[in-house]
Amino acid sequence: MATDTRTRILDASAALLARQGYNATGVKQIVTEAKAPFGSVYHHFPGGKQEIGAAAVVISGKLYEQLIPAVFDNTPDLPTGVRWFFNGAAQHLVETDFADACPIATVALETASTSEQMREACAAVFNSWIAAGSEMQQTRGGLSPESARRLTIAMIAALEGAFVLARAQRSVEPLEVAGELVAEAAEREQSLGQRAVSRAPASDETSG
Amino acid sequence: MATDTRTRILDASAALLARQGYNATGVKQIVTEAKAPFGSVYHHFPGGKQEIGAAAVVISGKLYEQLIPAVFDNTPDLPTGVRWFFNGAAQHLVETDFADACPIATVALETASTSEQMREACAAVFNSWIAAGSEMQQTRGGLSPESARRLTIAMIAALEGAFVLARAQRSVEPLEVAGELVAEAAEREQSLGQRAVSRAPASDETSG
DNA sequence: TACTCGCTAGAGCGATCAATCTAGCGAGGT
DNA sequence: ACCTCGCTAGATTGATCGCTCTAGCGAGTA
Repeated sequence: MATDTRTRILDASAALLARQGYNATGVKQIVTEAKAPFGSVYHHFPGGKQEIGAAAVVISGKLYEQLIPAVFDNTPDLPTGVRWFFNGAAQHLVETDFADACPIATVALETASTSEQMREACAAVFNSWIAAGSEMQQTRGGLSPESARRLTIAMIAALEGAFVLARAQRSVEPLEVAGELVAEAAEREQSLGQRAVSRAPASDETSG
Repeated sequence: MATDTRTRILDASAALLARQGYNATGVKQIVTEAKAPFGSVYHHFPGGKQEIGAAAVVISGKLYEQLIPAVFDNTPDLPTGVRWFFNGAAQHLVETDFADACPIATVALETASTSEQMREACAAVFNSWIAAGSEMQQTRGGLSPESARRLTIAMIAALEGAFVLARAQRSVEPLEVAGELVAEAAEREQSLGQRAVSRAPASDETSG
């Protein structure tokens, strides 16, 4: 029934890193939150705090990656999905009193220049999000792989930056503005993609 | 000749907070870097680390705010200015080995939920950037106050988020993609604004 | 010469940090 | 019954944290 010690440590770490960042989260705090014995930490994670952090970041990344299909699979088109995505983020931010935004952004900035292990873990998460978003936009939006990748990167960047502004200002305005910017870009990309598809459903480019 | 102790403390703090964030920067490290006597810290800043951090954030904010006119005043039009801005950020990021991005973003995320004093200082900086960018886009791009504010917020958000991705991935691709997204939005906004201006240079809206 | 006071100077406080250490529990194998 | 070993358990280490404390320097005033 109860999850094992290792899982509890990682779950607690993921939650604490998301809310406090890396440097503000202590190993003692993690084991207290996880109701885990302190001595078990360095048995399961001989690499210490960095190994815990890297593993926790990956777990958070996989969890949040599921939000992409969860939102966009129930959406009429790409731009609407983008708007739902940003609106949902804004709503969650308000509900958590502007505490829960991106689970790894703070950690990514803190550790980008100080821990190669942590930096790589964060980069891997971002890459998985980009891959998942790109595939979604290709299959559901009819975008080319290049367009899908660029629009996904832009969407994630706009979301991350809007989180920074929103948490500092305690306002969802940045999320609304950034979301609309990306949604309008998605409208143009999708109309271009669908036009190309409907014009030449299964042929190479041969028009002049 | 030599700047006074208080100024040296703030300059050193601004540099350290930009590169390491708030929690990773110690007061001892600040006075060492500033070549300042430790005892002077709590004479000049009785509020302790938070007061130093808040003042340093504001100083960094004013310094970086000057980049907006410095770039956009020498640019042919708004979209070109946006591209120069993001390209310059990307170049600086590469030159500093992906260490120097936004001077306050890391601090903003770290302290948003733990120190009201720090959060307000960061929010004030972001607001001053938004005000400066909005005014620039109104005067140079012919945008309405509302459009200028929204485009500025979007630009800052895209830049901040692209920094997060770029530092984690050690790649300027996010800056290129996000910059292009904002530049294209600026193209549409400027063409709309200029069309409106040339159509009705000094009259109220009376068209149907 | 006395006195004030803004500032320098750094020793030292208690608390907390990440990490190491030894000790022992307890299920599975023989 | 006995042993093994994955795991629990927490005391302890040395370093560092933000901060407080007293002492004294040195320019300005009387």
